[in-house]
Amino acid sequence: MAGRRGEGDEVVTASPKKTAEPPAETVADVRERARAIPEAAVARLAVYLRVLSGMAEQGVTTISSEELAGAAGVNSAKLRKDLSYVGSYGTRGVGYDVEVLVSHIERILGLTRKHSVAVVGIGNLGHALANYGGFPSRGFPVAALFDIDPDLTGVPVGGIPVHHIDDITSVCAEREVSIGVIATPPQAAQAVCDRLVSAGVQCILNFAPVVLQVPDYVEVRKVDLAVEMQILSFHVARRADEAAVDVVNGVGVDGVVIRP
Amino acid sequence: MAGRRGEGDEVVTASPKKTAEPPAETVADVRERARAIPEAAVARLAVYLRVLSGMAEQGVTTISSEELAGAAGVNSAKLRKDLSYVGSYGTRGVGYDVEVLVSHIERILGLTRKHSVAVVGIGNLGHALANYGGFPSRGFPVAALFDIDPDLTGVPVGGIPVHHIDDITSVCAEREVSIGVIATPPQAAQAVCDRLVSAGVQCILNFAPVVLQVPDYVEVRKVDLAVEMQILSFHVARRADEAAVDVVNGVGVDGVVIRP
DNA sequence: CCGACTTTGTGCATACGTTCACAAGCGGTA
DNA sequence: TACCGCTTGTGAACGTATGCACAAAGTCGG
Repeated sequence: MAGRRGEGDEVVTASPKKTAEPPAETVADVRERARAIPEAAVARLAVYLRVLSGMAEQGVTTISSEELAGAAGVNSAKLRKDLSYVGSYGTRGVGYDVEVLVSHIERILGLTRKHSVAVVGIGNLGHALANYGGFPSRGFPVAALFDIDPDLTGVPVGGIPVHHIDDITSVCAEREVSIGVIATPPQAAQAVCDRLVSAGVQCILNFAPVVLQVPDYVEVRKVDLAVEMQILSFHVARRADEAAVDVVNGVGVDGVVIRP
Repeated sequence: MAGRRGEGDEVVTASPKKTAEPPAETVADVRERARAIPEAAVARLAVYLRVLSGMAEQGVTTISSEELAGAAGVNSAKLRKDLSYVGSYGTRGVGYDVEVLVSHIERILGLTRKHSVAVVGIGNLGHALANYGGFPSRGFPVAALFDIDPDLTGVPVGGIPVHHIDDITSVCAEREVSIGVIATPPQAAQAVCDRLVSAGVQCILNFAPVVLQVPDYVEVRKVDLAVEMQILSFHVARRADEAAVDVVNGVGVDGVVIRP
């Protein structure tokens, strides 16, 4: 991983010598590069993509790393490094062509394909997700909804029919679901997850406050509101402690314990 | 940051020599330790806390790092290191006392205080958040709801009255709101954020798909569904590419370009 | 056509986080 | 009391991510 300058490697690409002019991008190159992108960079790429889309809508055609970095809230060197994972599509002295960059990031993120989504658990959150317009418009059509409550099945939510969870395997297969969203109560989450996995879903977005156990080949992302709140709480407390120490430093301390 | 063994430092603690027996934890110690906890570890501590609470409810009184790590989905060395940031509250040869650990983690995360929450934007997501029971029960009472739509103000949601966003400063001050949740459309998010900040809120949880610009002293966490989906999409694509390369390796390739 | 200026792409140094491996410490047992 | 086995707590090695700083590479004006 340390050294991958474009030189002595690329051994695999043997065969005839017809394309001998520029580097010429092979599918192996793309694969190799995609493998090497750090997860943190992937998350940022998604952010850049959104910023760039906004720029494009406003008629901006070219943008420098400095500008884009500012809009995305990161340092420009990091941004350039992130973009270099995607490939070298900038023009020195000028910047990046917005459209070009958008299409290359979309390609790397796999957004050239549609990814059908299934949402399991039609409670408050499930409703919100089903009605959320941001998914379909960005290439993630919600293809199916599931719940365990028979009273809910059949009645469409946000225009999408609700199936009983027992039908998850057949419906997921039929609709080619590639991403499963778990919006159930915590008690049900692991069971739902197991069903999704056995239905062939390999990517899961989990809103339930539990740690899901899955096989290695399944990718899980979790969105945990309680954890987010507690992280914020930690920062509130840290600030308060700092303030307390500041105050106290002007007064003199010693064995003062913990917290009143 | 490298060396902070419990030995030659701790210079500040001068004054009388009354508590001269054990190390005796000073408020400065706690502050210092809290400062040193990596963000990633804080997030995991919140997860451990939830697992431990579950354990406690099931009557478990003692747990080893191995067991807890398994339940939390991390490696046990990492778990022990994370817990060591909190302090040394385990017993060698035995494990950790669940109750003790819970209370210490709660203290570090600042959960001994209530943190009032304000939710801005009463759309699908705002409704879901207002009705979500997980917040109040974990020490994060939703103290206020805000929206810009006059038709919504006054009508309670989930038992909580909705205020007009123009009243945000006074209401936040009165209710001592310490955490603001932004659940508005993206166009409104920055303006809402600015208002929250000028109302004195220093911690923000942002659900809107925009990069918020805030002063340094404000802590922002973002929950971005589109980004999460795109990260998953990336993994789908990566898998597909790997499969493609595998297939193709059995056939022989060269200058094959990008993607059909 | 050339030289000055701008901005990218990246080698290198640093900081951070993770993992390993083991000594220190504790409870149980004889 | 002395030993033994188990589990913690942590130094040290490793790997990954971040940020700096600059050469390379392009544009633009003259």
